[in-house]
Amino acid sequence: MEITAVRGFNDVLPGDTEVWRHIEDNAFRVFSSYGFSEIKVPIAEKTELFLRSIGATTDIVEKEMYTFTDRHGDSLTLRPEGTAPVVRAYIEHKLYTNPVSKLYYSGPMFRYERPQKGRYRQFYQIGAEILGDPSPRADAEALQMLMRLFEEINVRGAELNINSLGDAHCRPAYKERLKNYLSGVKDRLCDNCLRRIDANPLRALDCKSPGCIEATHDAPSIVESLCAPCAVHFDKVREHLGLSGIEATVNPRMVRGLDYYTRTTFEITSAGLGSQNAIAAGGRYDGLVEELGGPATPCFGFAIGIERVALIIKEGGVYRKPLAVFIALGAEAEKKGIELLKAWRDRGIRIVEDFSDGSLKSRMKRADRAGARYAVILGEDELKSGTVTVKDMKSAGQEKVAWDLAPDRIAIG
RNA sequence: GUGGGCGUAGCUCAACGGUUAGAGCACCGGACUGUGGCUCCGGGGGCUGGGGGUUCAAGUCCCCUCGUCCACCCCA
Repeated sequence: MEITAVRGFNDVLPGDTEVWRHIEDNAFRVFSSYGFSEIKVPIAEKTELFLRSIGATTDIVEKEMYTFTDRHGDSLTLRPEGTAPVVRAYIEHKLYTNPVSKLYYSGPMFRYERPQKGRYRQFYQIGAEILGDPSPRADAEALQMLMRLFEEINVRGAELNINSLGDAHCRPAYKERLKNYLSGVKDRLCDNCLRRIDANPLRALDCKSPGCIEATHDAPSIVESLCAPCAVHFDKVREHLGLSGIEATVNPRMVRGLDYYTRTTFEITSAGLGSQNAIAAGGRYDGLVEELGGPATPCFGFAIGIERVALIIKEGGVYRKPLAVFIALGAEAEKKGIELLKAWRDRGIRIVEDFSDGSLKSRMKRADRAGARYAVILGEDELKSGTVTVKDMKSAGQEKVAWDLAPDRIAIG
């Protein structure tokens, strides 16, 4: 049996890599314009980091982590998400001595799940984190930045859903109220939600089972149970989104899968992706830095799923410089070609040489199949006159061009 | 972890249990000795995912296994 890639770990091939590059380049450019800097963090961390940040009873920690013991006996985990490593680095390098840190990253994450459309075991996220800014305006601006990115790379039909999960003051009380409510409608809940009543009651609001949707219809709403500071914060976020011209739907039933979120949470979905329709999500995590041993630091962050965005914008097409194929006829032309190609590439021309030695006909055919916009031929005639024949494969017109003028001719798409 | 669909050429797919498993596209060559796309002709390509079973005979039926896709769970 030939060796194949690991289940859920995919190759990204030419054709797709251009789309990925396009997404990343634009994200970096847009984030940079909002004052973000790149940070690179390892893909493996001590397991404890994720246990303490994501939450010990979340699905991610309970059944989705790639955890292993290294040769030294330490328990390591391939990062299932990017925020915890960034926060760890933030504390470790005492970046909190800056008033505010705006960081972005891009790279693979790992979760042991059954693969399906838009969901893989190794998947890529572009994330951004604002550390040290408590302002609701930071939340709104980050969302504005994200929507701007999606607009610029032609992600159509992106819908923003927002919610507030409250904070350490108001969430526990709300949880209790919700527990009581759920206990009262026990007989109508699915098995899963029955377990959730104690473990994670908020999740029941998110359940897709018809019975649960029905049963939780009149459940107490989190946004109506926020304490005054949280309510003010949420109002400000919405106000500033409005001022930015961004439409957001308040969805009090939207719950996140990570424990560290406080106050604002959001999710951006796009139709046409099947059931894995979230293309970006995130929120505020005001308690995490302190939880991990740093000073109290309010933060806001999000992550974008690159595969999912790529699935959406794929058909758009991405610009590439026109390709030229160089065909040398005879030994002398081949020698001269080395010098010419070097000079042309110095000037940024995208050109490849056809090293085959078939008939010119077959080599022209190869150039065409390679997707060449131009065929550049150097034969005996051209060698004598110091020219090359540049044939435009689209219009079929051709002309002899002096060697040093060829790049100008070829550069025109 | 649960459920369902699908595994035949590089790709998309045919083949009633019955000759040597085919087609289109792609690839290579020729018709056309320095000019691609269109057309025509020819060529290379397959342990029919793997293993076991039923049968005179299995790509086809049965069992197991692996892979893959979609959905659930959950999430980017």
